[in-house]
Amino acid sequence: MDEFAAKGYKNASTNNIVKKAGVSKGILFYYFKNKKELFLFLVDYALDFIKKEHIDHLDEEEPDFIERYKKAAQVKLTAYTKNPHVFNFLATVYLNNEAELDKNSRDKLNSYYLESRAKLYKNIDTSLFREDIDQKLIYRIITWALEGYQQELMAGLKGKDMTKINFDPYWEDFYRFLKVLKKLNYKAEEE
Amino acid sequence: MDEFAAKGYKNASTNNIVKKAGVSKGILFYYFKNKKELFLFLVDYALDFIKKEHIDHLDEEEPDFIERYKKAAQVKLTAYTKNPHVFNFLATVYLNNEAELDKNSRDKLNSYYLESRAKLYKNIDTSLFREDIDQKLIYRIITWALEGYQQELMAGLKGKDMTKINFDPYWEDFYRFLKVLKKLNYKAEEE
Amino acid sequence: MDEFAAKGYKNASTNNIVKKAGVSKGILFYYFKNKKELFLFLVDYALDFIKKEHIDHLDEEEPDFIERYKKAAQVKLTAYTKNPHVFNFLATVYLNNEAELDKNSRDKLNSYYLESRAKLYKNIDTSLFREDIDQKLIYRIITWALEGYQQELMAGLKGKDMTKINFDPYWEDFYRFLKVLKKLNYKAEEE
Amino acid sequence: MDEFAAKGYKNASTNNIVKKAGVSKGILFYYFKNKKELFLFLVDYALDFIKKEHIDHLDEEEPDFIERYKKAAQVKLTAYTKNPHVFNFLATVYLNNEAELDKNSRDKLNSYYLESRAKLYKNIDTSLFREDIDQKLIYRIITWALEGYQQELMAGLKGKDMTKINFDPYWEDFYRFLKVLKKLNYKAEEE
DNA sequence: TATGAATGAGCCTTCATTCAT
DNA sequence: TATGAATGAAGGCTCATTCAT
Repeated sequence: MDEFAAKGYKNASTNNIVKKAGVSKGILFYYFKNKKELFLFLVDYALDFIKKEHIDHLDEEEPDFIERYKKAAQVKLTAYTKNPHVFNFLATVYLNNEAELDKNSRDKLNSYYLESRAKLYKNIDTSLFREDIDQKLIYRIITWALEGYQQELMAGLKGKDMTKINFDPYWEDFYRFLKVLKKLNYKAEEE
Repeated sequence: MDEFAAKGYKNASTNNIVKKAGVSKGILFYYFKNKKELFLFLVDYALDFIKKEHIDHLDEEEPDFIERYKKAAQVKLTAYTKNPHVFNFLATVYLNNEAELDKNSRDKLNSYYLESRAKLYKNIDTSLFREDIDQKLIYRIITWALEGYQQELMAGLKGKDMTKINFDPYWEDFYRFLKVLKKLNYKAEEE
Repeated sequence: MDEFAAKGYKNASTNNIVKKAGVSKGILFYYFKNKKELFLFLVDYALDFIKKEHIDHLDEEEPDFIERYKKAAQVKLTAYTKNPHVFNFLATVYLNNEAELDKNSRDKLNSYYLESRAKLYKNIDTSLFREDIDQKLIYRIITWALEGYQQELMAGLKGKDMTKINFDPYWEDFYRFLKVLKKLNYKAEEE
Repeated sequence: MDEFAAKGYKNASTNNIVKKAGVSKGILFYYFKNKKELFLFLVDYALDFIKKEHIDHLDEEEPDFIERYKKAAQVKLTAYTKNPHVFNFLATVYLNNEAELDKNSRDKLNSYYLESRAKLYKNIDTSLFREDIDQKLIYRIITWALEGYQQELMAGLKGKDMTKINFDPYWEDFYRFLKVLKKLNYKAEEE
């Protein structure tokens, strides 16, 4: 996953992969018919991991959108520390829109994406949102803010060993940020 | 730029490049020592284009942040229609985080990025922002919203011929969006 | 033998061999140091089979050349139906002139070839041949005709299951052919 | 052709081919898309050579079968000394029944084979053959004898430099052989 | 004896780069 | 300046052979 994430499908070198994995060239092609099959296996594996470790833990009951997102972020961090490669890998696969993805993987990727979206957006109590602005737009603005925050955070953490970080101050800052988001987008009584 | 944008540095084929350019293989390596030098030249060229056609036209006088961003968007579209390849090219270079970028290009890329940021953020009249929220955070939230909006728009336009589009309805929607941003993040009197 | 006969030495795959044989890869190389040794063993085995089942049954007493050949053909068919692979295998080994044959196998192959020739040609009553033609040449012409006939027959039978064929009509045609050969090459009184 | 003739399509090594040809690996694949295309080109080239240098020179007018064959043999030797590889190459391609032959080559191979057969067998004056034996069989026996003779000759010449041989004694022996064939298979008056 | 996972040399092919013209 | 044929290192993959169990 490391190699594919770093260089994309085509430029990933099986030579490097076996070197990093500490195995021989032969055994790679003993288990996987070719480079593509290895790649698709990894995509499948990564999707399964994310389903089990992330999507299945999302709380669909929470009616408050921002609260729900908060819990989702906590779940995600747990999964991330378990296997950070998986997220990096899938993100680059998705962003590069790798042409090698077959229908199967593409469908699975889409269905998981839709499922996680549904779990984040379904049955939200929109009566919490302020009423002077189109509600669809409020969703988008909150989401953009959350994603922007997330990206900025990730960029700052890049290259650090995630297993050795004390996340407490990060969480505190995040919670403060969520309060601001509520102040901006929720009804005043919410305060 | 087309070839590099479409396939990234390594997968770009010099064969395709000379074919598209209608020149011989020999002449490519007569003018450019190697593929990397060609790539770096193009990055340099693209950055110069963006400087001249975009950054230099940004209005630093406008004190209202959102108004300034609005003008910047108009300037950007003008540059984009002049040479869309440049933007595509630089965007993929930046997103793929191409390893071939040398210190020079990276510095120039950064300095232009900083310059355009400065022109967007310097001397903003922050007294327009609502006062119950940290001003730095307001900046970020507005920026994230603007970028999220932009990305969504780009994704929707992907594959279309930009020269044949009537942008008027897009602008109208954008202006409505900017008004909402103001309502959320500016002082109430602003309305 | 099947695999070697079908694809020649080099293209024969040890993977296929163990699969067809229903044994593991390890055990093949436990009993045979390498592919070549297996091949040479099979050549040796096949030669022994042909010695015991064919050459040793040739009738050296029959003085009439064509009659002797006729009996030899009957003996050959018997051996062939016992193990057709052996003949296919040796034939392709011989025709492909496999470079892997070592001196041993080559000598054995030659000595068996010479032995069977001797048993076919020794102590023939050449007084039966017509006298207006060189006797050595008569031998050769008869042999070429017999071999040509044989090859044509084999080509026609290719792909058919030899165990399910009724050979009677084939034998009848063959006997008619032998009579013609005699008419052409033997003294007139022979008729 | 040398390499393909010696080892068959699959075992022929492009490494050896470029080594023997004294060119680089790259240039082989610059002119031929892949190994198969090189092979098919050679087949095509060889067939064209044989058409121009052999088939087109066959004399269809000669009514006497053996005389016609005699002339054909002379034509063949001329072509053979011009380029012996071609015959070796095509012979192994045909005998190994190379699976890589595409429909085109296979059709061409067949049509040339049929054409040369036609030129040898059409409009033969069969009234020259003896009448006490089936005429179809006479054809076959004569052909088998001619082919047997040819093979024996080739086997004896193997490895020798064909360009330095004085063929006169070989031709004399061949002509004697043809006379014998006539004595055996033609009407007595023929003498 | 028997297994099958593991190895690495060698295969065909691609492609940035060089060079004779 | 300009061409495109020629080069060779590196890529993905195969397969006889080895080795731990």
